[in-house]
Amino acid sequence: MSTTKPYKETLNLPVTRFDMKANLTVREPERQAKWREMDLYTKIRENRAGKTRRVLHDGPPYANGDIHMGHVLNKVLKDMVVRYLTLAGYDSPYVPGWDCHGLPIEHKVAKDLGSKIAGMDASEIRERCRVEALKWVDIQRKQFLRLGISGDWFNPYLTLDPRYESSIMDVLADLVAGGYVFRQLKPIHWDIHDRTALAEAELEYQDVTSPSVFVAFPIVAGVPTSFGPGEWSALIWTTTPWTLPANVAIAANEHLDYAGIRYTDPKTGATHQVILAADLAAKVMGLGGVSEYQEVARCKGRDLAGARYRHVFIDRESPIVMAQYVSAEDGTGLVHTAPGHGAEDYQTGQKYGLPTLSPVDDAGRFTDEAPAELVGKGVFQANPLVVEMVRSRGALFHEMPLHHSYPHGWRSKKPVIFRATHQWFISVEHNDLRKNTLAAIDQVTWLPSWGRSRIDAMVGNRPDWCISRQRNWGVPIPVLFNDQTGDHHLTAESVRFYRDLFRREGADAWFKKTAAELVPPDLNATRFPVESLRKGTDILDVWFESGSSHRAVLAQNFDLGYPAFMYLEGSDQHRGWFQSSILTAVGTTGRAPFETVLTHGFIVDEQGKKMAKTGGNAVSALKMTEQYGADVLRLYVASLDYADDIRMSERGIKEASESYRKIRNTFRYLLGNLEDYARFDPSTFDVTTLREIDLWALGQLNGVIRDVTASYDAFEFYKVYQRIYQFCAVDLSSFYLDVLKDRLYAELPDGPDRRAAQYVLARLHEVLTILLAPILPHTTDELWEFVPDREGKPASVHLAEWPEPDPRWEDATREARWTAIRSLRDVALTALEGMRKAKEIGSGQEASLEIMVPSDQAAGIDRSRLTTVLMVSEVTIVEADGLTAPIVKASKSPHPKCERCWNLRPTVGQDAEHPTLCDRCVRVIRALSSSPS
RNA sequence: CGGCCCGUAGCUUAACGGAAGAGCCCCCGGCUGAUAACCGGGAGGUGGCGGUUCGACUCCUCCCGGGCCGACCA
Repeated sequence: MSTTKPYKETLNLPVTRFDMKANLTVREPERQAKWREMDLYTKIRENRAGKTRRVLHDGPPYANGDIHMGHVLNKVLKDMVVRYLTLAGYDSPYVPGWDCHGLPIEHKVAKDLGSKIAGMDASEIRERCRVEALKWVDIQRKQFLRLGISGDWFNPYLTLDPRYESSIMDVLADLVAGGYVFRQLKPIHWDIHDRTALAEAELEYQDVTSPSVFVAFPIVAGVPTSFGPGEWSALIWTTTPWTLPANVAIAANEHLDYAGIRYTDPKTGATHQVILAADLAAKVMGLGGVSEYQEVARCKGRDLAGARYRHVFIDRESPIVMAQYVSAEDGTGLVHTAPGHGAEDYQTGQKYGLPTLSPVDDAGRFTDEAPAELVGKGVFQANPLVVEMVRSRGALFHEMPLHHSYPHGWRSKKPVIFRATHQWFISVEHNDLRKNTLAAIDQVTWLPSWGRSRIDAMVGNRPDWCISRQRNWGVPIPVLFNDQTGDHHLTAESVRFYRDLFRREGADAWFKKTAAELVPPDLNATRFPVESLRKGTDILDVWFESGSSHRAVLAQNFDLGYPAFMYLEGSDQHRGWFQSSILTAVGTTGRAPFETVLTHGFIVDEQGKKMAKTGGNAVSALKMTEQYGADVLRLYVASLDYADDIRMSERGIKEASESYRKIRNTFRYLLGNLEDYARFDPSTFDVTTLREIDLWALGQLNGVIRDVTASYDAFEFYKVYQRIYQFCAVDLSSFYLDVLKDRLYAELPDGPDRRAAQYVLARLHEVLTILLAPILPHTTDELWEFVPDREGKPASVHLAEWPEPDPRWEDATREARWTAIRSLRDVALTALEGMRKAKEIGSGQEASLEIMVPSDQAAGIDRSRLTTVLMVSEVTIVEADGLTAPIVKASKSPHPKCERCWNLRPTVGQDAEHPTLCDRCVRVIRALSSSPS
């Protein structure tokens, strides 16, 4: 070997097969296929068998539609939790699930069928719903898999699975046994044209003109004494006169002012006295054409509490009650209350124990419970009749048409009504369910902590839970009726009978079999003769279904264990799944089904506005995955504090993509210098060859491990991201790795100096790869294949063990020393920048530094390696008194540049054989040429 | 309208009531042996008006903007 060969050939420049270009769109699916081939999920399970269980129980997404960013956020967060727990040594199986029943699917199927649905029975419709749901399960599964979510994807839980349906019955049976389930009248939206119940989502609002009437109900008792003698009436306003027969109360707001008005009827000249909201008196009198009136007295709403009035055309006395929703916006501030015909009226009725009257049949005609004049009449036809009845009793203050928006059926396009029907409920008061649930809530860890007050308030205020729905696509409430007597049969024993039946045949059995075929063992044949037996047609609220998953998935069928370590969903689930789950769990097991509940915010757009589901400002999850790759999306999710709302934009994803490249490049650089480091063997490595800066770097890595682990333990992934990213950018890329270049490139390839550096690089690589594995499962697994071999290295990073800080590198004194060196470096860099600006130097190696250090700090500075660490030609230290901080003077180096290592050194030119090299390079070249290779 | 929550540089985020810091982006420069890289430098901020305090991003009142859930539309 001689100078004929360029010196560059003797350098150890980075070489690696690890591509700088991520090409995630191609590589990720390949890797996912590989995971499936090697059955990685099962391997992980085997690997963690016997370890402490920590189950994150999946909240089932609705099996309908392509996934959107909300799904990405939720599933990626779950995956990061599960992957971390697994790497940290827990047995953390993840069984994904889907919510398969419910209105949206049934609605979609109904729309597709159009008029053909009329001739179909429930089983046929259900079969189509099943196909629709399973179609989306399959599609969404593919989309979740594409995101790299690890789990038992081909053995998921589905709420339409017979096993699941059976477990729902098991929960229902326990609640029936506990006495929580009862049947009661409740008003629901009813389409009188289609004779069917409608859900909120099936309503369309259209403008109609209704007769609005002011009616004076004579008060018989309880008028405040300040109002003086004489007859007083409570003046109400309604746009649905036909509901007046069901009036059982008048509601006032306790805080509002009410006035007693004495007025003269402009037509008859008679004098009347009415009570109404003080602020509305003038307006109402004006509407009624009244010019002569005076306010006689005034009181607060609460002063009217307990007063009683007589119904205008029915022989009935009813109370004036207080309701917070009553306002002085419209009407009279006194609200006609018919619990059978309005949602709020119903609530008020429940509060005051009022009867729920609803003398209307399923075609919207008055039944014989209504006044004789109305029986058989349709409710809308009855409006003028009712008005006439009021007028004839002299109680009609005023009538006028009102144009307003009114709900219509989505299919019939006809106005719908509120009609009371029998519904099933779970009582939150029975057996102190509410109190017990609040106590159970207290035992749960809520993250963020305000989750507790949120759900606390919701459970504290919620009414009884209406669990029945008048639909086909769901799990039946398996009740049998005697058609003749109206008696019903629903017992713990009968429900358990159906539980066993459904386990064998699925809930379809209820729809396919006749009532006679569904007789449970405890049915009294005398009270329920077969010939008058009828099946109930209601199904369970889907929230009851998903709320039973703690039984259907945790306690039964999947061997996961009860309760779950964690539930993790969006903050809307405090009302939804968290609540339905804890209510059913407390009602059946007395405790919460989860130890920790983690909630995340909602995806909003760049301006912080709600993200529309389709079009507009929505960022497409599928398109972004396609374009940037799953790991970039995952890094983006990881970088955000999900406790708040998440501003999502393509720009943000682009920035995540930049960060991803920085991380990838840092790893690529590590690997570029490890290509010839065949075996990473910490046990035999001679640690005394490590230099000070290496020990410092390893100490920093310890700190990273500690901080990152703590952040993962708190599920604060954005802190993981920030810590690792800044470590890569600040500590490694711009400092340690930069300083290391000279040693890695120019020293003997297998000499102790370079090997020591490589040891650190290998350690950095291995540790950072594992630390990032929960966030970047594809990239880290690819990186894992490039890790230098070591004893017992697992086949995948996802089978690795979580790293721990190495106590050998802990040294607070050293860390302090390097902190000082780095601030000195900052000063030096500023000085170098000055020279660069003045065009005196380009690279820092072209400069010499004279550093003036305060005498008392001089001892703390390791001057031996400053030239290397500051990457300059030479460094002179001058001790100076009276300084508070170091001062750096930079000048152009007088030394020649070494042709091989490009450093400017005084030793260049001293060797005759290699006149263009520094002493170090001469030494290395000699060693290389004397070696056998 | 009610319950819960959020608002720090263009972006993502720090700061026991004690000097508003970091990274990215951007701009300027360097290197050309991490090169669809790498290194250095610079600019840039507490949504608003008040209050408590020696001192407020931090605590309080109100306002503005936004989110989730609920109620309203008689």
